Amino acid sequence: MPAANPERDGDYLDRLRDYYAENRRIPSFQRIAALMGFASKAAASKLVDRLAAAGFVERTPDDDAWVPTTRFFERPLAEVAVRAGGPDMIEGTQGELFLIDQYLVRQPSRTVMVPVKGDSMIDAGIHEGDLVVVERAKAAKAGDFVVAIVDNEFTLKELGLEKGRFILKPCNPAYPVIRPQGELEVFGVVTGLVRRYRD
Amino acid sequence: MPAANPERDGDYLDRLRDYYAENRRIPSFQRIAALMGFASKAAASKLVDRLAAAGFVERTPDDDAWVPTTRFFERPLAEVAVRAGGPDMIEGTQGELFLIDQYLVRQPSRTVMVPVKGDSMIDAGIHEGDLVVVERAKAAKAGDFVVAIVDNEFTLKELGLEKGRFILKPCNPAYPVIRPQGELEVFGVVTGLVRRYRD
DNA sequence: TACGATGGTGAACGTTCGTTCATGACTTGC
DNA sequence: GCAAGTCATGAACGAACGTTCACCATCGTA
Repeated sequence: MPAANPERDGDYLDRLRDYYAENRRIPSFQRIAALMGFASKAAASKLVDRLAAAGFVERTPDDDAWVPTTRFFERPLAEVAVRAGGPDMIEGTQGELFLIDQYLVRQPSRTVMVPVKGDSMIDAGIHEGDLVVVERAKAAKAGDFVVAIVDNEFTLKELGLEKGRFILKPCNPAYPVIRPQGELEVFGVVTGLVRRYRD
Repeated sequence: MPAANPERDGDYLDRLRDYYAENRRIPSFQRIAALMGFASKAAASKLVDRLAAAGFVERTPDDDAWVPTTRFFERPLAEVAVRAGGPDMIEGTQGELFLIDQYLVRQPSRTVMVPVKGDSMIDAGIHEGDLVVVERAKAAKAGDFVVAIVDNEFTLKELGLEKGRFILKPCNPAYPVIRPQGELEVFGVVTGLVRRYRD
């Protein structure tokens, strides 16, 4: 009965976002229908198909359910005039607490956060006090930043290859290259970095 | 055939976390059973009940499904020096747990993630492609890294003070200091940084 | 005015879901 | 060695789910 409006899906999306903020979950078609005022589940199904085509939701890898994409969480920037070509930004929603974590961590069970000591990686933009995201038991290749175990201590270095042997290269000319005799024990590969600026 | 182990649920939880990292969803009991090697859904149901009692998952407000709690996303923080015996000691026993998002974001409603363009802050260890955590509407003082609006574009610079006026200092000698005429429009203050290393 | 595209209806269908309960294997303490 | 508690099994059941299809209303364009 209402006048057809091509922008109506935007309103539906907003309501779905609100629901997600509360329940952290895309609900069933039945509940979507109730949310939007549809009388049939089929309408909800079609709506979700449209939202999927627009890139707001997607199927899980196992094709079990709908989950939101990153675009689902994007918010328009009202107060600031951003012209075309301007920087896109990702704004955290109210209760959205898990975005950064998901951005950085692929395999939680193998992931450890390791605080950085010293300035031996300063040229790679890794400072003292930073936390590096380390994925253990991951195949390391030359060029990766790795956490190695040298003299029973963690060492963060760049993995290099020299005459067929692995070496540990600091990213600071003030430090020497480490050429381990015997087997090099790699604890894990650095897959991310987190830094907090103090107040 | 397996010996009963009171800590087995920890292993189950790890597998569930890995699944969630991939699918962003707590799966059905059926799939949990497949994941864990259970032969019956009832076992999965009981496992989830145990995890809920331990505070790792909870029901949605609508009581429709299981969703992870914040504790579900806690990551181990490695101890600094690891002694002989190996890095296995890090897991579980020592090392505190913490949340990356909580570590970086204080006020979600005012916090924005902004991708970094260019290399004008390279000497501060801020690289192109990094994401900076920006807290809007925060009082900026000299020495802070700020996102300012210059010519309708976002610019990431260090806030400086020169003759009682605010200036924007790049952290790269190849770039000039910006001395804005009139009011300097500060979008927000950089409170954190996130970097992901590609595979 | 006619037509195709879009968006919602309503009923039917088979599948998957969570729950329940009786049963059994195993561990731990008395 | 026995009881209590824990953890998984396996089958059964009804409820909720997603899908499909024919149908109708509305809108924009030809």
